[in-house]
Amino acid sequence: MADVKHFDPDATLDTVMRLFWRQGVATTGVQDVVDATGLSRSSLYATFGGKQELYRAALERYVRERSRPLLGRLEEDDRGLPAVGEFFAVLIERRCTGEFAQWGCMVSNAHAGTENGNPAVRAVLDRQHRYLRAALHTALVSAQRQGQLAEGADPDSAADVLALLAHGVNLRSRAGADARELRATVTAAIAAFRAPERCSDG
Amino acid sequence: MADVKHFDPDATLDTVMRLFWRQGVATTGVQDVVDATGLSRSSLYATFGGKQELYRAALERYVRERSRPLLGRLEEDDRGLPAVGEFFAVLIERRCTGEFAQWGCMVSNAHAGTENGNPAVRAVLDRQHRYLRAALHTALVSAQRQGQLAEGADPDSAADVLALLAHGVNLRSRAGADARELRATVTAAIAAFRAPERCSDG
DNA sequence: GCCATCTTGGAACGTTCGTTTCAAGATAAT
DNA sequence: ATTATCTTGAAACGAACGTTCCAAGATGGC
Repeated sequence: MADVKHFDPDATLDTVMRLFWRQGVATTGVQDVVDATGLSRSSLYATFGGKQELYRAALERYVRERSRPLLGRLEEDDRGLPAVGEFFAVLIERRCTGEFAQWGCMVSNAHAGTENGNPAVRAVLDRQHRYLRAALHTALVSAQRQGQLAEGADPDSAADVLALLAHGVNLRSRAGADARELRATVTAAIAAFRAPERCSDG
Repeated sequence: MADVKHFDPDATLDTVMRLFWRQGVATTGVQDVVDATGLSRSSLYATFGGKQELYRAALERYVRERSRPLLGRLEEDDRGLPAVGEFFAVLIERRCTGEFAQWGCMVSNAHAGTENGNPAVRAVLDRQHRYLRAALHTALVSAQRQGQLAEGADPDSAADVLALLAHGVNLRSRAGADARELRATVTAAIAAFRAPERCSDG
């Protein structure tokens, strides 16, 4: 009956996601998208709608493909504080080295731009922040159950603190912050919630 | 000999600063600046140069007029942890209520945009981050001297942690985060570095 | 009052913006 | 093979972009 698309929308959306992630939505033109994907404007608009909807789709793909898997690993790692430590270690590695070095986090970046004025976008940001807190909370409850947490520390507050800290890591990494400094900082933050060592022969 | 400017460059720069602070540089056109200041393009370009230089001047004004005074107060407050607590309390108040509610921090915002690609801008960001850490460090050394800090905590690491936390507060506040939640979070963060209470009769 | 000098308003520059339109091309069911 | 339907490339849209230019206006030293 009808023609089918001559391209893979999923692969295209991945390309677009990287474009918006690195450059931001305001400084990325539709022409940039055309150049990067090799598609025509017609196909782009027919498939995704306008630029704003394209950005939203790209942001949601970022959350689904980049953020959630990392948080899922954290949630399912029941070692307690070591799980939190590894989460931040992987985060910093990704933010500071390799293909995505100094790109920051697409979600954190969206907080600072005007794109957060869009209710649909802000909803994604809020949802993702809640999920980040929840994953940290799960790991911290694990930590508490294993006696790793200091007496005064409660998993709820600690999760809130570490969630904000993650945003800080994302921001500073985009401006080229040193990975070792960031690692030392998050290590200190985690240590602040750690129970004092028991005597090994106690 | 010659004509003088028919406007106050300083007041103008303040208006421009607010424009870039709220909307970001990428989504603010020269026409917006013209409308907000009431100046003509000629005067604008003759006084400040192009848009990029205007942004840099506005950013530097923000740092000088908005950030530094707050950090200066922190540096000179020698009460220790209460000084840190008040710093964050004022920060959150400014970020969440009044004229500048949900504007975030112009410096934090600049981290996430493409403006941080400009070396001059990035230098401002790095310098400001160092100053933020230094001010927190000073207050934390005060705290340690007064025995407010936990045994394991050192002022250097704690300052790094709280500096990143401040970025997190700035980001989340721009997306409309609840002030009480933010207050509770920073309170918990500060508490994590606090020494356990001594018995009052000890 | 004159004049050199700077400022100002406004028009205009060419470019890029996001979006729309449409004829030509491709597809799959008949 | 025909046909209805969707996709695609390319051109074009008006609006907005950052920047430049210049005549007209304003200023202060002489």
